[in-house]
Amino acid sequence: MNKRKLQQAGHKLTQPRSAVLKALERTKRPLSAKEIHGKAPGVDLASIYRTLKLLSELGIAFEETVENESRYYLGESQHHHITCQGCGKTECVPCNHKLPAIKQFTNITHQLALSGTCRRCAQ
Amino acid sequence: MNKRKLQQAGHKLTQPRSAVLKALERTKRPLSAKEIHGKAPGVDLASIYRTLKLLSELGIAFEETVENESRYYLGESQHHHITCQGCGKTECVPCNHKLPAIKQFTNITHQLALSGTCRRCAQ
DNA sequence: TTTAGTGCAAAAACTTTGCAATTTA
DNA sequence: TAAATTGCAAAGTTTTTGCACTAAA
Repeated sequence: MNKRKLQQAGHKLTQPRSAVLKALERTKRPLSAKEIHGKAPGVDLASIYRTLKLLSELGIAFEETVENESRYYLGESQHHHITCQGCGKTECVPCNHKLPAIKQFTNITHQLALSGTCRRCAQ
Repeated sequence: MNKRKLQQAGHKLTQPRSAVLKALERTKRPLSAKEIHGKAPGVDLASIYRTLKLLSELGIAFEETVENESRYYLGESQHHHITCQGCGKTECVPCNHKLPAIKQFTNITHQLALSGTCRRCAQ
């Protein structure tokens, strides 16, 4: 449970943090800070940014960037999303691709941004 | 030649555009708009943004996003870069990974952001 | 000469920060 | 109650836009 993870890491479970988690748990596509703000009434946008940063650091949420905007999603493990350029529809993509071997670096993290045209928009 | 590509696509080869191309041709790591601005004296930042957008649309430059900032690089074909979290050093990574198969989308483009720790910083 | 492109200045959009007040544990 | 966290307001960054002027073809 994500709330428990927060507390086990020594952080307080506050109302704003609960609201952000709830918003992320109820969606199946990554949300921007602004979108979460819309779904968490009464919570300040600054607190949302602070919470998202914390959740990312704890590995509870993952971040992806689309058009100079960060979006966040929860997950046991990292996965990706593809966004339709036409209608904005998003779909999950498993993170089963093979990364190229990189010799000189350790501790590698990655972020994959995918976009394309969905069937409906392709017509 | 990139200048020729611009003209063949019906665009004028202006001094600001030449300066942006020159900056990108002389670097081996992706540059942000601000960095290009520093390397293109007398060119307005707005023109740099407009030029980068144009070059991307024409497939002359590619864009990658690192920490909510877009960086651009030239290339015959898309490739990627890994950035050291410690010192910021960047290295090219070939785009030879296998993307997961995505059925419902066509015309797929992708952007891979990699970061890690280089040997020197790992010590 | 004509139209595309530029510089300038202003604004838009996203994100961060300082600090007093509040809330959690 | 003490320390972490919040809201508010202000500011920092990156990127975009309108418009009169300039320069490429």
